[in-house]
Amino acid sequence: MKIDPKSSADLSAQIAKAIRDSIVAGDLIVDERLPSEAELADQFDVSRPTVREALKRLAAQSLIRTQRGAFGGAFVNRLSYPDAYGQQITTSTLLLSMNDVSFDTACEARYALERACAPLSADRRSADHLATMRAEIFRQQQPGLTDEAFCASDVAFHRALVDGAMNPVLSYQLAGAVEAMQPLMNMITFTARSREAIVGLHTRIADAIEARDGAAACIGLTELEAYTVTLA
Amino acid sequence: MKIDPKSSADLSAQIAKAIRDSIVAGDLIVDERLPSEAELADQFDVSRPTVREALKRLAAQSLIRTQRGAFGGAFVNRLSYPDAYGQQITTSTLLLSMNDVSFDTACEARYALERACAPLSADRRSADHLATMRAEIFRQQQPGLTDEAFCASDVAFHRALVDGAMNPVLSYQLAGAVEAMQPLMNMITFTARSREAIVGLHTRIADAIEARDGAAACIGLTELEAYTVTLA
DNA sequence: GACTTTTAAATGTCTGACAAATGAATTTTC
DNA sequence: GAAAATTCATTTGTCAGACATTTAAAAGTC
Repeated sequence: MKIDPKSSADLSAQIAKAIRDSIVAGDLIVDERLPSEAELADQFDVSRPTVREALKRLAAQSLIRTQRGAFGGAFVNRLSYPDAYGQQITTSTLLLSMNDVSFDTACEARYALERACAPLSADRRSADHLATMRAEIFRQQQPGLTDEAFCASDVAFHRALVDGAMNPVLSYQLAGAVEAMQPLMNMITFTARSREAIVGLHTRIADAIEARDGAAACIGLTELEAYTVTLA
Repeated sequence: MKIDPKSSADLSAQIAKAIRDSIVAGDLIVDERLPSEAELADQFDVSRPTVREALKRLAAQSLIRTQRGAFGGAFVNRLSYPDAYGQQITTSTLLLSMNDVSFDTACEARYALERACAPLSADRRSADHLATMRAEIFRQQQPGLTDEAFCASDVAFHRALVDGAMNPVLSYQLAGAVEAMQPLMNMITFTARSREAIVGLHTRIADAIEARDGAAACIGLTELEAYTVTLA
C-alpha cells in the first residue's frame, strides 16, 4: 500500500483509496484488523489526524468499523445487506433529487425493474409476503390516511412484492429504485378517486401473485405505471 | 442542526449525520456553502479536527466537496451519475464478495434486471449502442484474449445493451448488478467452446436489438443466463 | 478456582500552530 | 486611465503533542 507524494489530492483521500483498494482486491479480508492509527501514520509517513480522516472516510462507507480499548482498532467490516440497502437508498434518493430527473424517467425505471421481479415473486413468494401485501392494501383504504402515509404504505407494498422473489441481490438493487421514488410520489396529491384506482390495481397485482400468475402481475404493474404517470 | 451530547456515538458521526440529514431533507441545497470548519466547530461546540472528520465522512459519500483558499470551504455537491455509478459498483461488488452470495442468485438478479431493459433498449437504442455491441462481440472472437479481457468485454456488451434503454436511472441501477458480477465471472475459465457459445448468444441478442424485437432479446438473455449457470 | 484490581494499548478528542491555496483588494507601472 | 503585479485575509490541509476514555488481558487476592 503506497501513496503518491506528488499527487495533488488530499493525503487522507489517497490513504483511504489505498486501503479501500486493498479491501476490494481481497488483500484485507473480513474481520481482519488494520494496523493501529499510529502504525498507519508511520507507514504512510503522515500524522495521526490525517490517518484518522482517512479511516473516517472508510467508516462512512461501512468498509471498516472501529473499536476502542486494548486490542481494539479498525477492522474490515462485513458489508451487511441493511448497510448496503441504506447506502443504496441514500444515493438513489439524492441522485434523483439533485439531477432533476423527470418523474416519467424515474417511474419507467422503477416499474421496469419491478416487472423483472414479478414472475419470480409469483413463483416463490411465501404466504407472509402475500399477507403483507394484503395488509398494506387494507391500510391504503383507510379514509384518514395522509398522503405521506399512503405513499409509505405504497412503498411497503412494492417491497413485499420484490422481496417475494426471494433473491436478496434483487431486493437490494430494487430498494434504491423503489424508495428513491417516495419523495417524488410525496409531491402528488392523492384524491379519494385516485386512491381507489391505485388500490384496485394493487389488488389485481396481489391476486395475480396469489394465483402464481407472473404475466398477469406484469400487466397489472404496467397499468399501474400508466396510471401513475397520469397523476403527475 | 443539533447533536446529542449524551449519545454514545462518535461526535464526528453525529455531526456528519446532522449535516447529511439537512442535505437529504433539502435544507441545504446544491452548491450552497457550509459554514467554515471553525464556525461549525463553534456551533457544535467541538474542536476543529472533530468537525473535519465529520466533513471527510460526507466527502467520502460525494455529498460535499471542499475547496481551499479564501471564499473556499465545503459545498453541497451535486451527486453526478458517474459518482453514483462508482459508489453503486463498489457497494455491490463488496456485498457480493463478502456475503458468499451464490453464483446462481447473483446471475438470476442480473439477468432479470437486464430483461427489464431489453424491450426499452430494442425500442430506443441508437446506432451507436448497436455498434458498441457489435464491436464487443468482435473483440470476444479474438483468439488471444485473456479470460479477464473476455469478461471485461462481456460487461461492456451488456452495458451497451442497458444504456440503449436511454434511461439514466435504469443505467445507474444496472451498473451495480452488471459490474459486480465481473469478479464472480472472472473465476470461470472460458474454453474456446464456451466462448463460441456465448458469442453466438450475444450475436442473437444484438440481432434482436437491431430488429427492434424486445421479446427475442429477452429470450436470448434467458438462454444466456441458462448457459452461464452451467459454466459455474 | 473465582473474583477483583491493575495495567497497557488503542481510539476519541482537544489545543495550538504552521503551510498552502485562492480570490479580492490594493498598489504599482506603463 | 488601464493593466499588471503585489499584498492580504480567509480557509482548508497538515502536523505535533497531549489528555481522556474505553477495553480486554494480566496480575493479584481471597
